[in-house]
Amino acid sequence: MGTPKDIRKKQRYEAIVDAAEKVFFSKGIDNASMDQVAKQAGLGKGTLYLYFESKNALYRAILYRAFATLKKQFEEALDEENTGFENMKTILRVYLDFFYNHPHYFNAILHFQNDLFNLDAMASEQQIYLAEGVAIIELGAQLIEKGQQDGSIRNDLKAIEAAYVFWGQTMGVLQLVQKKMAIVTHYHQLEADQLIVQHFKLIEYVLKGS
Amino acid sequence: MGTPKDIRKKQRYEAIVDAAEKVFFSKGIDNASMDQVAKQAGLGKGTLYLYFESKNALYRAILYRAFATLKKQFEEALDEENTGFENMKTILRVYLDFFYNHPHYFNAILHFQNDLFNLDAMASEQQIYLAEGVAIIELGAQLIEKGQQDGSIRNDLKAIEAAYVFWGQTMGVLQLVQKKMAIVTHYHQLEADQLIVQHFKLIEYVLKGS
DNA sequence: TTGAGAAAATGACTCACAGTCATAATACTT
DNA sequence: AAGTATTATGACTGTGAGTCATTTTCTCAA
Repeated sequence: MGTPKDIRKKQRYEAIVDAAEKVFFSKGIDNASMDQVAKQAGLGKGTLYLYFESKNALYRAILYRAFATLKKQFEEALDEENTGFENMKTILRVYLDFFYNHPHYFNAILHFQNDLFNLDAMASEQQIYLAEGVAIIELGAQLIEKGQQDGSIRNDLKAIEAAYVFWGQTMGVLQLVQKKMAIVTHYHQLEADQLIVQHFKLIEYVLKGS
Repeated sequence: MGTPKDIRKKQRYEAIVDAAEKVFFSKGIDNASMDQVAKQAGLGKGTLYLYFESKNALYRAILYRAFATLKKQFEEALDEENTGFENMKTILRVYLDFFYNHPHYFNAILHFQNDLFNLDAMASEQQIYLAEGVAIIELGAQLIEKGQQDGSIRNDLKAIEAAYVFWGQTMGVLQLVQKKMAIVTHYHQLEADQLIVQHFKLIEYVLKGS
């Protein structure tokens, strides 16, 4: 219960995550080793395993930061005064900023999206990052509902369902842009921005309805 | 130049890919080893490396089959007589069938979508699978154009751009369904089909325009 | 048919890395 | 200051990708 001890523990925990971000982000998680993280953190490898049960668990800590950062930016950008539709436009814009300004965090979310590393065998304390992700979806759903009430968004959408669909669609398009733009550009004369803008236009179009 | 020799070579190549599908699909690529593939194929490990330069290269051969299968099913399902819009609906349905009937191939495409393993250092003979993927996008673009000509699809979309966006969106939604449905169902009362149906409805809505 | 040279196949080996654990260092308590 | 608990360590183990010296199989000219 010694608070100072807990503080030291928390600090070391965060320091390890800091080191992991440096290493994973610079070489990619697959090419980065725990030895490198340990060295970066100035610790022995064994120590890492006192704080994280596996390399994936360490990665999940980064994922948590990614979701938390995104959620915070959403919350900061929202304006209660605005219509639901306007706020939806806002979070789309914020999301795009996040994509450009925190590419590594965005990448972490992408990587998570493609993995099944959330076998329900995972202890519940290790699922905090999930709650952050779900909170983002729910935020979107709330905005859609609000927009339906104030008349700025069509009424025939189930809010939570639509929020998931938009999330999935947007992740898909941004994934395409992030990972495959070289191919797209090679085979057709298209720029990343064109695809992104088009996608956002379509979502706005769908939100408004006829 | 000995044709019989080439045939034997091709057969062995395909046999290795068959073995790799069995092993990779049953354990997941990350948990499958080249030794296991070799054993499944009844060959020594070294032999695999005469046919494929790496585990990833072997995986790309599977990816090629995945794209080729999908493309074939698209082509079989299309009906020249129909409007562009009807044919777009058709390929969306075919795609969904593919998702359900060839989950492993679908998964391979997903995995590809999330990886950068297409460093442009890749020899061009190893890029055939890419051409298959691009062909699918172009097929979609053609249908959109046709629909614009016959009036069944709105005119203010750039066909190729829209094809990429729809592809990205659809991959994103299906990825969400395939990888994260357990979470979605846990936090909200939603079924995979609801999300998929909603997504397809939205695409159709967007294609038609106001 | 044979045997020499080419082509294909092999599996023991190397190297890199995740995760473990017996031991060492440090911190806390009285 | 001694004893106990906590935290840290890095040598070690196991696994798997990829290599390569050696062996086996094929080819074809004589």
